[in-house]
Amino acid sequence: MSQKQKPTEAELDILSVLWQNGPSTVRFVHEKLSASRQVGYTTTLKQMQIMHDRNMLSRRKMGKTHIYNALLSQDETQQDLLNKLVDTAFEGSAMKLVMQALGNGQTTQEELNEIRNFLDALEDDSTNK
Amino acid sequence: MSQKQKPTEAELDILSVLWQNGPSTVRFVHEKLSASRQVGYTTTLKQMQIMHDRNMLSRRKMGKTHIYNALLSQDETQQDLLNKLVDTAFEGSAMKLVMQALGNGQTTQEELNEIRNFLDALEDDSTNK
DNA sequence: CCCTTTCTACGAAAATAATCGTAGATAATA
DNA sequence: TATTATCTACGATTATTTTCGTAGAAAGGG
Repeated sequence: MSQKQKPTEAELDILSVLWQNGPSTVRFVHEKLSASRQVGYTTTLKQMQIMHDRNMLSRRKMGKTHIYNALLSQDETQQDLLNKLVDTAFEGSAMKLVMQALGNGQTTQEELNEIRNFLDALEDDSTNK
Repeated sequence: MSQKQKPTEAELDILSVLWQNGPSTVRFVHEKLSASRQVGYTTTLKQMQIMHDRNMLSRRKMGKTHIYNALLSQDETQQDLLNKLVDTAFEGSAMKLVMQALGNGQTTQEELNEIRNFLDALEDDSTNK
């Protein structure tokens, strides 16, 4: 089953940094966030403290600083967000979403091939079932 | 270019109904929403009035009731939401998102074939460019 | 007509999310 | 050790989103 917690916008930004970089300090996360938008250090700190309270992040102390890590799995969170998006914006059709995602020309030839292989694997599965 | 407006959760639900059913009354939308969650009629009404104020919905009067319609294009809204999701949850890779979307087994054989054709068309495009 | 139902408009409260200043503790370093 | 830098904790404010009650206008019977 999926997670109950639905990260907000700002929370997802933070999770994203942690997923990509692993356990990190507030300072590090804050610097990553600052790259894309204007935000105060204590804002990031507070946000991460709240997420810790809500069991979205774990933390351990190293000297005087904390090292935070994501407790929400990236996979499940992705799936939740995808499902919701498919339901509300794509009328329940994953196919429509996929086509739109591929249609904007940002995907490389190599990636398209990978998807093709993936489709092959999927079809094998379903015939052997 | 994309739209500035980022629909909220509740707004997206309403847009979704309008995209799928075309121009509708508050009553109709409200009944659709009620199917999935508990919400008061005036809540839906207010929400749609606000969306009208923000130019997300048009409306025309028929007798004493209003018929609302979506002003945000489904395509562009989809693309915005997708892009954001790809960026934050899928590390910028549409391919990862696609695989996750297809991997949950909800997609039919027929749809998978459509995607394959779609991939073919995409590759033709890129070689002829 | 009068009663009932169905709308809209309005206002405002409740709930949630996001922001940041200040103060005090801890560590680094001059 | 005195000074400076860095962190945490806390409290509170602001902004945004969501919710709904109330009142009055419009429509449709009976």
